[in-house]
Amino acid sequence: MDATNDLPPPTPPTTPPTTPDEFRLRLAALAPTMPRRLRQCADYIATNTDRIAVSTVAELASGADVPPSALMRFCQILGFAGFSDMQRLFREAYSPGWPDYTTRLANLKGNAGSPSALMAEFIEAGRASLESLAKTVDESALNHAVALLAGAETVHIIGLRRSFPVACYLAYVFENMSVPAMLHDGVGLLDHRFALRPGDALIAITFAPYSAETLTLATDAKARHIPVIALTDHMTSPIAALSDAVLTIPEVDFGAFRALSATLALAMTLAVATGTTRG
Amino acid sequence: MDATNDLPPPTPPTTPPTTPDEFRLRLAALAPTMPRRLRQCADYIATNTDRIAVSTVAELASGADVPPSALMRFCQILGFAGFSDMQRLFREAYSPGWPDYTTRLANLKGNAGSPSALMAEFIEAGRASLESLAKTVDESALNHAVALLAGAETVHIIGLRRSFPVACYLAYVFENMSVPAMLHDGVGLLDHRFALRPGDALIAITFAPYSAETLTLATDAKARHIPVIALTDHMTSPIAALSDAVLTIPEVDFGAFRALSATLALAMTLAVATGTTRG
DNA sequence: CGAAATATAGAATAAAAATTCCAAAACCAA
DNA sequence: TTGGTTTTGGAATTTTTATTCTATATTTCG
Repeated sequence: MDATNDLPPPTPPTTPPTTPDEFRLRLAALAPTMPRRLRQCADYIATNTDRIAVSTVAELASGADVPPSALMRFCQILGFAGFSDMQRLFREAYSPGWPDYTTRLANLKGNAGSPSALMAEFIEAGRASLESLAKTVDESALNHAVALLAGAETVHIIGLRRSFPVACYLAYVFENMSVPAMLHDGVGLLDHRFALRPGDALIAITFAPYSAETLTLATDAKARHIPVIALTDHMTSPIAALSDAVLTIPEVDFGAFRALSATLALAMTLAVATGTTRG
Repeated sequence: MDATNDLPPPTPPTTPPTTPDEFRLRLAALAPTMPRRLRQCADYIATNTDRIAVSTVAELASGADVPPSALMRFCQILGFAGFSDMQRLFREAYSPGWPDYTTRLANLKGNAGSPSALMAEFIEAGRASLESLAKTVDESALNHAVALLAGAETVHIIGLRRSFPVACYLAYVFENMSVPAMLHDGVGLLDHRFALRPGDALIAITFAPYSAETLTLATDAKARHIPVIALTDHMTSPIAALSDAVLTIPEVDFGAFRALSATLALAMTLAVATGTTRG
């Protein structure tokens, strides 16, 4: 109760690490000076850093064979307010870019109105979509899709409304790589379903709200055992059930409009990879 | 309280999925039959499956824009006892695979020659293009272009070959914003030059090698004092001399193919800014 | 060895999260 | 429209989880 007890409590005056890397550094620096139980925590956490995001205090503590309160002290010594604070770091770091985009967009909204501000938002949305594509692409579906296309005689392409630009570009690239391709464009409300022949393949591009014509053509193809490759938004899209390879694209909406950057990048990959494989 | 109420409650008699793959399959199978709110959950979860392990009910629900109770019902319909039960599946399977975009991209490039390596290149090219657009855009030209378009009666759009997708998307966006627009698509080799009336404006999109039809229409427009907005690659492009506003786009090529991300971002900016200005 | 300082365990408490339940709304078939 | 059914939102409740506190144990060092 004397004067010295009025000083700030003996918690280390450090600020918490802000990245997993910083965390590891600090852990390495602090561990050697820790008393037994905390040392145990440090050792266990060092080899199981990746489970912090998905575990409770009790689980980690029992893994390290210490009581939960020891683990709490451990977190505080590292500079965090508590366990939850430490966990947040790893949960957020797990999928960076996701909360990022929303924040950045909110900042941009500030100087709304001017065309350049608008453009900044579209650029940001496009960039986020591309990043997200890199993170989430299903490599085996992609490989399978390319294999199907490479083996096809003629590649048919359908994509209407907002997907039409993508369909066009696919047709253009196939054309330039001398891959026989046919774009089903709906001109004159003619349909060309009978152009689909055994040995061909169909690329169907559709996003919610899914266009009936695209689904119809895909259904038709499926019934006739012609492989269908789908470019769509979710695994739950109605086209997914009709397709032999489903490629989902995490395109970021901005307002009512989709950036298309990720969709085009994936479409070009399909086309160029197919062209190359065919030689 | 009569006998019929003694039957098992209406929860689906399914057993829960035991692997993430099973989960995805069941989700795809069940989603199409779900009512609106549950469908929303399904879509959100389908594109954010990887966040289940590290999120709370409240976080996911707000991401999907549904109340937490809807998400609970969703879990139960999938066969889980509740959210925690579903989360357990993903926590056990959790491994922080490729946490960040850069690492993941490097990894995709790793197996050279594969479709994923190719995709990584396209993503990189797209990102670079967008960044470069943000840095080099000519704000005053952009504002001028928007002003011209906002003042026009009908907006005409021409862009052929590789620029055709951009032209299409512009037409689509204008359409959706109720801006009278006409796409000159060259179908049937018909040209519609006489559709250009005084008071209209023309957006011409062309990159080297510049397509003759686009230049012809622009020349025509200029002769008749109809404002021309050009989207092109350099200030030295032949279209520049014919135009009232020139927007150059620093699109990064990868191999023979252009990413289009930057072009589309700029095109959307034009369209949405115009639509907004017109109100 | 013994006093002071430090560390520890676990019970007690607070906070946060999941889950249930039901009245109101929306939908649908007649 | 009306009556019956399904779906929904959100407040109330329960359960789980994090966090604090303190008596006790351990270490440190003069």
